[in-house]
Amino acid sequence: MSEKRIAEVGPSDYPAKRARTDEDQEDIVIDYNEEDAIPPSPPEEANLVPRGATINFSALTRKLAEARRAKDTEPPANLSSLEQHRRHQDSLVSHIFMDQDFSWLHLKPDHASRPLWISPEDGHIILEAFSPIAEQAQDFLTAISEPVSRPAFIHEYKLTSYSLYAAVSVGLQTEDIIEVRALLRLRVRTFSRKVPVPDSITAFIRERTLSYGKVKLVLKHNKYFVESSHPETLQLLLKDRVIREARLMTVQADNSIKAATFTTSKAPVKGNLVIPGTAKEAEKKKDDGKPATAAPTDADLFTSVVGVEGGLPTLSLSPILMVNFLVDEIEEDDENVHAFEINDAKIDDVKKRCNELEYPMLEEYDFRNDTVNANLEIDLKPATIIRPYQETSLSKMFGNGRARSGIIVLPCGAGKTLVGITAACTIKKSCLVLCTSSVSVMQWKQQFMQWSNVTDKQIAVFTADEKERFAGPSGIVVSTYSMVANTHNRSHESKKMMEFLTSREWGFILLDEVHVVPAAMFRRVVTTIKAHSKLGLTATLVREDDKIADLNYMIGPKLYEANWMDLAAKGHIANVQCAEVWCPMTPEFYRQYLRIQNRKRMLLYCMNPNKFQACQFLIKYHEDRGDKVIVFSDNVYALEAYAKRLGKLYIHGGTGQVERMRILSWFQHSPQVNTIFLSKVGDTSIDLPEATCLIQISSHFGSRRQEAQRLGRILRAKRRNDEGFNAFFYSLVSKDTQEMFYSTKRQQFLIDQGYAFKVITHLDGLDKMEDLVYRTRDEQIELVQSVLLASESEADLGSDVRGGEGDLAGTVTSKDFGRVPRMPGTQRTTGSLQALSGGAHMSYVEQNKSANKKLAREQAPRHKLFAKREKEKAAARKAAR
DNA sequence: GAATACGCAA
DNA sequence: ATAGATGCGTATTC
Repeated sequence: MSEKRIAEVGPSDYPAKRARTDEDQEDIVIDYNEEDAIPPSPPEEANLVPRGATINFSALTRKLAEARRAKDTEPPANLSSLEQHRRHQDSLVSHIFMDQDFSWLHLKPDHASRPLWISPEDGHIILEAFSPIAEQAQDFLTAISEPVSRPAFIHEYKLTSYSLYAAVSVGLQTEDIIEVRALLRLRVRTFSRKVPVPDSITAFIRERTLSYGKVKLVLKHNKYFVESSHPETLQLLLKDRVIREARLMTVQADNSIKAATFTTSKAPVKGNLVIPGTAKEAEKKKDDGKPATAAPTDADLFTSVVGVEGGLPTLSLSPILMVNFLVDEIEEDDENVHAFEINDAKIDDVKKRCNELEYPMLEEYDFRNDTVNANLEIDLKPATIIRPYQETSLSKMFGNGRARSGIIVLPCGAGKTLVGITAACTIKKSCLVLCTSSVSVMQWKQQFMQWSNVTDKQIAVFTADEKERFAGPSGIVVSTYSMVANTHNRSHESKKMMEFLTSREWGFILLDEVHVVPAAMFRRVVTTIKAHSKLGLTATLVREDDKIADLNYMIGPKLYEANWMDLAAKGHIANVQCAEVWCPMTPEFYRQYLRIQNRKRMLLYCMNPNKFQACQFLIKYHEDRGDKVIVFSDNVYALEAYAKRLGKLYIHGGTGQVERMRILSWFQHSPQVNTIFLSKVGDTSIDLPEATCLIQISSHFGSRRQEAQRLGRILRAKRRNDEGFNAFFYSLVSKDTQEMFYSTKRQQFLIDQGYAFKVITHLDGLDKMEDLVYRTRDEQIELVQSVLLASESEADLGSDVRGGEGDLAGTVTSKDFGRVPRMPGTQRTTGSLQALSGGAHMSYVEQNKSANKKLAREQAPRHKLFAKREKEKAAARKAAR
C-alpha cells in the first residue's frame, strides 16, 4: 500500500548507509543461502530496501509529537472516551509502519525459526517470544542486553554500554558476544540476500567491550588494590588525576624491578566450585549424555557456537555459565597480575572515575584462596534445594569460581532471600546483611536459621534495640542501613558496634532492597565497610529519580534479571490478572475537583463515591469467591474513611505494633476477616501469602516501584499452584482526573514485565448490589462537604507554605483556570513496543476540555468556615512578611 | 526495665 | 514537589 511512500523516503535515507555497511562487511559469514526464495520485487525498488526489518522507533516518537501538536484541532467527538482513545491508538500504530512498510516483501522460507530482529541503528533487538527457540535466545539476550519490555509475544531488548559491561563482568569476552551475535544474526529475518545486515552493532560491541573487564578492584590484607593483567592499562589509569591522587605508595621490602612499579603476583587458578543446593546427581547424569552427537537442534546451535564440547567442569548449568568456565580457562592460563594500592577512603571516587574512563572496575573475590579471613562454618541444610532460576542467578555470580559483585533482580516472592543465603553459604566467610527495616532484619535472621545450619551464636542482630555480637572469629551480622550509615547521633553501644564492623574485613556484604536506599547512604556504607564482595538484591530496579545508574559503580553491574512472566508460567509466582477500573466522578465531586487547588484535589478523587462503590462491589465479589482481599490506600484519611464505612480493619503507620500483629493474624486465620486496608506500611515486608486479591484506591503519584511492590504482595499466594488459579490486581481510578495520568505511569514497569492491564468501565451488577454506599445524591453531597472540610484542616496541619497569593476566599482566579487543562492534556502513549502490546488499550486522552472550563467557571458555594479560615491565613501571611 | 512519646533524618 | 512511613536515640512513665 505504501510503495510510493517508500520510494519517497528511501533514496534520501538509505544509500549512504548502505555504502558504508557494504564496506564494513568483514569477518563474519552470514548464511545468505542461495536457495532462499528471492522476492520478485522490481529492481529499482530492491535498491531501496532499507536496512533490516525493524520497527522505526524514531518514527513513532515523531508521530507522537505530531499527534500531540494536532490534538488541539481534534474535534471533541461524542464517542465514548474508550472508543476514542482506541481510535487514536490505531492511527498511531499504523503510522509507525508508514515509513517502513515491508509487507510487500517475502519472508524467508524458514522464517519461523528466525525469531530475531535487530535494529542496526540503535541496538534494539526484537524477539518473537512465541518462537520455539525463544527461551535459549532469551538467555543470551539477557546476558548481553537490557530487557526493555517483555510482554506476551514480542520482547524488546537494547544493547547498551551497561549491558555490555554486565556481560563482560559475567565473564563474556568481546569475541564471544560478537560470535553469539553472529549466531543470532544467522537467525535474523532478512528479506532478501541483497540486504546487508549492518555491522554498526558489531562495531559498538567492539568499542565498548575493548576496555571492559580489564581492571579489577581487590581487597587484600585490609587494603584496596587496583589490579589488572595489563600493566599498560594501569599506567593509563594513573594518568588520570583523581586516580593518581588516590594511589598509595607502599614501601616494598622486595626491591625487584617489578616491585618498584606494580605489585605482581600469579593469577589464581580456578578449581571446581559447586554451588550448594543444586541437584548434583542430576547434573552428572546430564553430563554423561552429552548432546554433542545428537542431531543439531535449534537449541544446540546456541551452545555449539560457544564450544561446549570441550570437557567442562562438573557444573552443568545454563549455556552462559559454560561459556564463562571456558573463557576463564583460556584467559587465565599464564598470566600475571599487576596492581597498585589505593586509599580506601577514595575508592568510591576511583570507581566512579574508572567508569567515566570506560574502564569500569570489576570486583571479584577469590574467596577459596583467602587464607587471611577465617572461614565460616555454614552450609545449606541438606533438604534445601534451590530453584533453577535461583541457580542461574548464582551461576552468574560465581561463574568463574570467584564471587563477583553485582545486583540480582528477582520479583518479590521469588526467593531473593534464599539466593542471598546460598551465596553466603558458598563464600563461607563473615557476612554482613543490610536491610531497610528492623522487621526484615528479624526475617533475615529467621530465614538464615531456616535454610542453613548456622547456630544462633553465629548470627548476630544489630538494630536500635538489639546489639549482639557473634562469638568466634567469623559470623553473620544482620543490620539496617541507617544503623551502619548514620554518622552522628550514635549511642555508646552503637559506636562500639560500629568499630567492630569497620575494623574487620568482611567476605560478603548482602544489600537487601537495594533500590530504595538513597545513593548517599550507600556511599557511606560502601566506604565504611570493607567487604570483598557485594550482592545487591531487588525486585524492581527502577526509580523515579536518576540514581539507579549510581548503583552500577557502587555495587556492581546487574548480574541477572528474572522474567516475571516466565516465573509465573512455571508456577514459582502467581498468575495475576491486572485491571484498571475507571470510575466516573460524580458531578459534585468533579465540580469541586475543578475548582479546588492542585494539592487538595487528591482527596476528592480518592473519595469519589463511584470509586467507593466500585471498591465495595469488588470486595464483596471477591470475598464471595473465597478470596482474601487487601485494599491499599496511600492517603490515610481515605484509608480510614473507606475502612470505617465498609466495616473493615485497617493498618497504617500510626497503628501500634501489637494491634498490627493482631489484625494480620486475624486476616490470616479467621474466616471472618477477609479484607484489610493497608496504607504505605503494606508496601514492603508485610508478608501475607493468604492474600489473593488486591485493590488499590490511591497511590503515590507515578511510582512504578510502588506498583510493582504492591503487586508483589500477591505473587506468593499460597494457592498459586491450584489449577487455573489467578490472583487479581485492581487499580481504581477516577475518570478524567490526574489519577489517569499517574496510573499509566505507574503501570509501566509491570507492562514491561509482560502484564496486560484491562480497562473496566462498567462493573456488572453494581447497581443491583444491596446496601450500596453513597447511593443517594444527599449522601454524596454530605460526603463532599466532609471531604472539603477535612482537606482544609489536613492542609492546615501540614506545613502549608504554598502561600503568597492573596486571593479572596471563594473566588476562582485565572490561575486556577490555567491549571485545569494542563494535566488532562497528557497523552498516555509511549514510544516503544509497550504501546503495541501490553499497554495498547491504556492510552488516555481527555476530550472534554471545554466542559471542564465550563464547570470550573461555575462558582461553588463556599462554607462559611472556609472563608473565615482563608482570612485568618491571609492575615498570618501578612504578619509573617 | 518495658512500653510509650517525641524529635530528627533522609 | 508531596505525603507517608521508617529507624534511631533520648526522655518519660508505670
